[in-house]
Amino acid sequence: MVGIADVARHANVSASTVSYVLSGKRPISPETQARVHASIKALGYHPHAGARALASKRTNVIALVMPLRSGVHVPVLMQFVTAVATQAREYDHDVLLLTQDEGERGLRRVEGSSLADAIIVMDVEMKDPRVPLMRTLRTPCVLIGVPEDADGLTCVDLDFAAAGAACLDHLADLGHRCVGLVGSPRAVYERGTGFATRVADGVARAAARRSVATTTYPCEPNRDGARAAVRDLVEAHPDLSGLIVHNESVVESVLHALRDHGRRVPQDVSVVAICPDELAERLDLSGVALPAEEVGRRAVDLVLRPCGGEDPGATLLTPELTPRATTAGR
Amino acid sequence: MVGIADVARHANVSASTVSYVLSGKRPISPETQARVHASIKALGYHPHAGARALASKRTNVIALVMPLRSGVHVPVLMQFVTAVATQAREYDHDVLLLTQDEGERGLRRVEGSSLADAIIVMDVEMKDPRVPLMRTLRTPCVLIGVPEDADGLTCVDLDFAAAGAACLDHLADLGHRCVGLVGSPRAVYERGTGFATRVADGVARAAARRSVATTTYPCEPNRDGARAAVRDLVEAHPDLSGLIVHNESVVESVLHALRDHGRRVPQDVSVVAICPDELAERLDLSGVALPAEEVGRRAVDLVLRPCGGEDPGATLLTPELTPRATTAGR
DNA sequence: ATGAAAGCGCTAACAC
DNA sequence: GTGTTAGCGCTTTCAT
Repeated sequence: MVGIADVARHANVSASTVSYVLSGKRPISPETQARVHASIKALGYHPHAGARALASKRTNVIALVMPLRSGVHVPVLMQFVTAVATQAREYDHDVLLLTQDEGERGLRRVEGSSLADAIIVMDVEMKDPRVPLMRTLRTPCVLIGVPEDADGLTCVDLDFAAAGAACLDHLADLGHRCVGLVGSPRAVYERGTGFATRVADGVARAAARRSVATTTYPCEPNRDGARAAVRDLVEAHPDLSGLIVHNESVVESVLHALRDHGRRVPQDVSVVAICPDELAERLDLSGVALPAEEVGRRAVDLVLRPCGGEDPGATLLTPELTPRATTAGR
Repeated sequence: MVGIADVARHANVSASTVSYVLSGKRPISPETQARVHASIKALGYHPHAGARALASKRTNVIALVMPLRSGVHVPVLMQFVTAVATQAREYDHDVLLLTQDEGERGLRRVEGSSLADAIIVMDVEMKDPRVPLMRTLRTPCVLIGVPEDADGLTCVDLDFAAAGAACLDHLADLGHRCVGLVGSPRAVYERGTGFATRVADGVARAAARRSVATTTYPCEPNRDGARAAVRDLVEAHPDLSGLIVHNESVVESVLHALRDHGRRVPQDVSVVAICPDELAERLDLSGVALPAEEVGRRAVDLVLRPCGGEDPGATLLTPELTPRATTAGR
């Protein structure tokens, strides 16, 4: 194995100089730098990660806690993961993947064994049992998702309330006065999953502001759920002309169900969705995308950036609504 | 920070004894063991991963190289990843996630910096540029997928040839004599992706054995591709009564296209697919599943198990065909 | 601008 | 069955 001493000898400098060339923590003459770099390349030197971690108390690793059986759409999850992994490399860090099933033990292990310099926890729920622990960790933490009490914690997520409001505003701008929200399964609301209730709140508040009538309809993630939702909403509200769908599993079925009820989209009913890009594009759907890449990148930035004592609190990304073929004025 | 010396003092033993209690590498009296374990718990001791790696030359980490823009269905990819992460914990290992875009540099980095004890590379193609490098690595490697020349490499995958054969045999058993294979996009064959050509070979060989006529039809991953495939196959082979679909993006469209051509499934045409479980179940499709969990678990076992000098070569998992609603006798 | 040397916290000989 | 001790390969004072 080629070590720092070998490089030092080869470049005719001391080991510390090699180290400083690598870390940039003190000025080194250009000539020396060049020689050291040449030797590093010539010998194919890579610093030993363990030794470095031991001496410097930094691992150059970010731990990422991934949900196992997620309520989140799997491709979106994957986008988070790859965005985090990719962005981590920009900071010369690697990603250690933990699974949610280790729960708080996993977090303790990371901190206790000095496995990582920072932790990113995905899919944090409103009353997440890991939140109290995260608050006490010395290791910097950022949460993807916003718990009920986010005090003292750094969080990133799409601003779901604003996303709901954006959808409603879009429909209101188009002249719709009676709008339905096809939401997540009832269990998701009861579990207190943040994004579901926040979207509903955002829609409700915007509706009040714009004097639009709204109904929220929890919807099971299958065709029958979608059919029931459309049937009940259409029957109960004959003047319903707008639909916000926040449930990626049923958007397609909702569109079919509307047609089955003789409602053309967008002539009779406009539909906006809050769902992954790919889905919206495939169905040519107006809607707000889940900016998974952006969230992942921001999470890494937040957790690694030497933020100057500032408590960044919750970073809520502004939703972007893209109008496509499923919305029209009336 | 609580270190091994603190535990030793607390338990009235030497540091090495604590170390040996943890590693089990030498016999320790039950009383001492108990005392040490008690102290560990009392002090909340976790060994420092870097220090351990430095002293022992083992990191307790597996590197997993994940494809970014994979030809593989994303949920399946995710199943691999979680299976690997979960199984790794069984061996008290963690998973370091690398992305394919680092290519060979990533592998060199893992080895050079002693980041991991073993490497698992997903989605290896027939002529994968990383294969030669992997062959020279000192770090144990296992590939998910089987390259053209797998000599000296440990691989795991579904036995795609056998999967193709199983599909054909199933149809032959049901009395079908003329069968079409709706395959991957032409580009996938040309790129030399292993599973695509292996399925085609497996089907062809089984067909020869069973005296069944077959045609392979490369198919673009969209509705039009599926329509073209069905149209051409049905027109060219009026007596076609079985279809093998190995292209998860089009299974659904193929079923629709068959109905559009007046062919009922399974009364007129039987359909078997090689695709992810969830899809097959959702469509109540007869077919062979991609055993992602099993493959991930096996990969970890292979790479971590102290295999006694034996070169395990390629581990090809036996396909399991589940008959469902889309196949019938004629 | 550079070197020398003292650890970082642990493991694994080598002792007994 | 247990203790002593010499590193593992690097970073970072402290010198100059």
